[in-house]
Amino acid sequence: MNTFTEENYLKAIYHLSLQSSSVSTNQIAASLNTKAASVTDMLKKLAEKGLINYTKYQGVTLTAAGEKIAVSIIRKHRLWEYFLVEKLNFKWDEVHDVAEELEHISSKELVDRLDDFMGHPKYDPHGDPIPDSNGLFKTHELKPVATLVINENGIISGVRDHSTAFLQYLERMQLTIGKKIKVTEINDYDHSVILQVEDKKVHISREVANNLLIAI
Amino acid sequence: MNTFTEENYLKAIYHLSLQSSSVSTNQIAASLNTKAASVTDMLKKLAEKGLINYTKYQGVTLTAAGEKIAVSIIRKHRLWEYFLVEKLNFKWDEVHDVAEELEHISSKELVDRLDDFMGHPKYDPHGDPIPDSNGLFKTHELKPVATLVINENGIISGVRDHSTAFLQYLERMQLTIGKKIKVTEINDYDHSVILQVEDKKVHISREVANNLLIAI
DNA sequence: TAAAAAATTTAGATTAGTCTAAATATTTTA
DNA sequence: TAAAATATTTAGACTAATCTAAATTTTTTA
Repeated sequence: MNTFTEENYLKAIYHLSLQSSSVSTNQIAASLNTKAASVTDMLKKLAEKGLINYTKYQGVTLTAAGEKIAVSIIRKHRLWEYFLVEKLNFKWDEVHDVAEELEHISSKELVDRLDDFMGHPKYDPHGDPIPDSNGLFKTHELKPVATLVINENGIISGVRDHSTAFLQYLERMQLTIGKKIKVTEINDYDHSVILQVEDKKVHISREVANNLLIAI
Repeated sequence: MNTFTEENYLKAIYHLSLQSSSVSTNQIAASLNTKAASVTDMLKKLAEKGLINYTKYQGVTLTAAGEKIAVSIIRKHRLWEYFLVEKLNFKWDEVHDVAEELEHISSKELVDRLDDFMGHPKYDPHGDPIPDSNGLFKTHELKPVATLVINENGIISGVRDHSTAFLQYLERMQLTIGKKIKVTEINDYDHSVILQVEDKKVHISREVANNLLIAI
């Protein structure tokens, strides 16, 4: 078994790997709010355990074993988030911190039964895919609302920014997962966008349009 | 916030306090599978934090603050056990270890919503009372089956031994919480007891009769 | 392409929790 | 009630994870 800290490092490396193939010490330090020196120490330990490929000064990648652990933690995180929202009536902006704790509960039996209990959901409350008990999942293809042209429509299916502030903003604007939207106007000057959402018009900034994702 | 370890010490002290008013270093060491020297170190720390009353060589008691924490952990433990059995179909002998992990999830909001979700159960799968969100609970009065005389009956409402082995044995014998039993015979020689349970007779040893509890 | 800047690693400490072995206090018992 | 037995604490050490400051390597840039 691995410690919570090791699991958090693996998860951070996994997420960072989705952006750039190799992950740097400083990137990890920033994402975990810790210092580069601490990261170096942990990287040695994880390399020792065969969970990452690490060469001094050259950044890291996960090994198959490391990736498997990372994915299992992400599975737990997203399943718990789904549970919190669907069964316990938490809001989508309230679940992250609790799921950060729950994801470290070790019992695989527990997660698999929880998955059964909820009917094997495919996506979490933020639209992120939930790996199955074998670690398999399909990333559905998404693109920012900002890439749409006038009169194009789509279904809100994910967010690029998972911050509480952004989620609360979307909630307030009724821009939530599953909603059908249509671009009715794009402002040439500031690239802000006006959307038709159900029977309302919603005006969003370019920044919001970049962080709000629709299914392709 | 307190560490998992501190929480485990407080919980252990709480449980031991139910037997004897003051709890000794060795009792704690035994119950946590650790060494007396380690316990002494932790007792100093907990006393420092105002969670226990500790005088060298004199044993410890919980302060009101310490007891409050202990009870909140027990609440979480028992609610999770109930959830695991009632919602996820775990057996009553399978839930302890998972609940030992889940009880340290800190969110009070989570526990209270879980409690709502399950309809505020009063007892966990082993018949132990679940404290409410204010830490209040009533210990229902219980006595061992061994105290019954011939023709007395009662309802199985708890166990004194929570070990997997004992729980599995009871399960196999269909001696589970809520079952109505009647003593039909007591063996003078070994004090073993024959019970009428529904339409079956079950023969149990004195030891089992001592660890199986019925409501008074 | 050599100096400057940035990134990374190493060295040496610190804190939490644990341990063993030795010292001390309390309790038992003869 | 004094010796023996038992319980508890102290001293000193270890591991995991972290930090700061200094040293080293890599990258950038002029």
